Amino acid sequence: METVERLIRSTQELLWERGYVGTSPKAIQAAAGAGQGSMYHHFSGKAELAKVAIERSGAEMRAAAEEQLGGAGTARDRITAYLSREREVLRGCRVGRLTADPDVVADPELRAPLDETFTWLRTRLAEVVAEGKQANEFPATTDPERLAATIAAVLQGGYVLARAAGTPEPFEQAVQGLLELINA
Amino acid sequence: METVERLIRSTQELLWERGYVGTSPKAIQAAAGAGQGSMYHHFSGKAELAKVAIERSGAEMRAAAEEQLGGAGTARDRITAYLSREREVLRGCRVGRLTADPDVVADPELRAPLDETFTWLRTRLAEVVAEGKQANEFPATTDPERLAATIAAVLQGGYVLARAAGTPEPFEQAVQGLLELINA
DNA sequence: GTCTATAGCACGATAGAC
DNA sequence: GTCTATCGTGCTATAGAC
Repeated sequence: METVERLIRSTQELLWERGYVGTSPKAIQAAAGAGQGSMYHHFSGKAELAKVAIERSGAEMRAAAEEQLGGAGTARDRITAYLSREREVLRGCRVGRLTADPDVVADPELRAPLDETFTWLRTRLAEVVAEGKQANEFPATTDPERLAATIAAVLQGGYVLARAAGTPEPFEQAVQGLLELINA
Repeated sequence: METVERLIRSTQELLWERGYVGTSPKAIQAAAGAGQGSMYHHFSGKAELAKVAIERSGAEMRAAAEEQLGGAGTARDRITAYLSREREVLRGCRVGRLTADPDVVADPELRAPLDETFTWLRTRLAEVVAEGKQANEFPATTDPERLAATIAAVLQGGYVLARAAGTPEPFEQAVQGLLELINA
């Protein structure tokens, strides 16, 4: 694999684990097996490399969601499949995690990929809910955008509860609780 | 106010804003108006001060939740009041925020107050749901612990979505979506 | 109980050789 | 395109005077 690719992937991993403030260029270089000069030859610095890595992680997250949301079955089936998909719960969400980082949220260049990813997710979920509403799978009173936000929030909040508890259990409970509300 | 108290409160504020990794003893001292020697006289270091500050924030969060959950009205009223309470959405949750910090999650001393706070919250919410179930406010099929986890997750995830978007709107939507599911 | 001085190290970045 | 050397700064913590 080329150096640039190794740098980007190492940055993705480190941002996931340690966040932006907690990730140093030195650590990135060590993980990528690249030298100081090499990194600064390909990227202007930590911020630019982080931007590319976050965009990549956002794209991967969207693709993973589309696997269930754009799959076969009813709207409810697809949402259930999306909620039930296996996840590395205790690692948390590679994109959502970065919203805790003040330097990411403060920099429009770094926040943009977060915004794009979650806006896409909420929009896509709302589309599926709207389809299900049309097919009478959901009550006529259902507001697709609100329910979409609720679904996305349960996953993101589930990660928070699980990491606080040190076990995936609260995540699973939160998802099950939502499924019971939706499929009631 | 005494120096110790100013140190603790300043640490609470900085942990909320910048997290554990992003908060330096120097910044704490500046915010508290205390010198280097003063801080190290009262606390063994950053970790001990953070532990005290996180415990304090957890206690405050529990007290704030109990204001609605232990208030007047039906179980549903109290849960609705808790979900609808005003929050500084774009600041996020002072406790939940710290689950993103690897150094906090990795240190049992620092993770303990997170675990205690969210375990208390989920337990307390489950109690209220169970009450409501007894009073036929919730279906007999409702699992109180699961619904409690879902409620807590919607709030924590709502913060994530809002910070990614740069506006409180997704938080409000997620909460409204949950209220519509519960009060359907 | 609070001060200043200093330690030893990592940070993010640049320079210039090869 | 990658290397090593170096810059100036800030980190967490300790020492010892007052």
